[in-house]
Amino acid sequence: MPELYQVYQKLLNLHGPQGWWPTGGKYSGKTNLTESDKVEICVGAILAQNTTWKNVERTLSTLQQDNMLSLQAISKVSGKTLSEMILSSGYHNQKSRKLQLFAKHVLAKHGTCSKFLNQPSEILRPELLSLWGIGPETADSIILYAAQKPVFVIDTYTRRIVENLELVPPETPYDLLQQQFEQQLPKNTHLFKEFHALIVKHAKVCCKKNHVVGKNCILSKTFIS
DNA sequence: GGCCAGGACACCA
DNA sequence: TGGTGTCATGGC
Repeated sequence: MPELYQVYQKLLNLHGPQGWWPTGGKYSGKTNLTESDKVEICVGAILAQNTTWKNVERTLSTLQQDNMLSLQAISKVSGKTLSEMILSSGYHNQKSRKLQLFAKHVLAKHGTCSKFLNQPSEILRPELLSLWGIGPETADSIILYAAQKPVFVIDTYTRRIVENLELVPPETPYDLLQQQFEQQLPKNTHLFKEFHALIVKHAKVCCKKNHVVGKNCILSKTFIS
């Protein structure tokens, strides 16, 4: 996929810098994240599973107001209470359990989110994947945006766009797709963050489910030619 | 009222 | 091991 960098540049020209982690550009350009920032990104990554970001923002705001955005608070509160607090993100019963398992694991094994995330991604990724409720996309979102290490996040939109462009065969496995991105692009955390954000931004505008390119989609096969 | 959203896991043949 | 079902609220 030698065209991937071209795709990145075209999307950047089209939409401009996105400045994710996406809570209103809060972390835009910010590289020295606090412990609290990192917890918020991890919680957001879990809450965002199969859910619109608007719903996640609402939930994060609720958790923030109630001083619940810490590993200690999440691990101490009852599952039922936490579940009610994250209702608007959907799948609240499952996500409540996921958040508590994550918080308890990090506290017990590492003490802080920062220490946990400070591990090399070769150790961090399998450790994240070993936790119930954290799959490849959630793990990689946490590694890229909270740990700020260069792994490429493959989400529904990323897959949809590269399939639209016919850069990969349909149903290419996650790890292979990720490998393609990481081999074709400079291994740069900022670039990976921006490219992923730009893909989401662009796909929301013009790409429908089932890989149908919307009529106004610039990101078609002719896009990179 | 149906479709879809920045997934992940359980279950079954 | 691959296909299917389940989890669930909220916007359009």
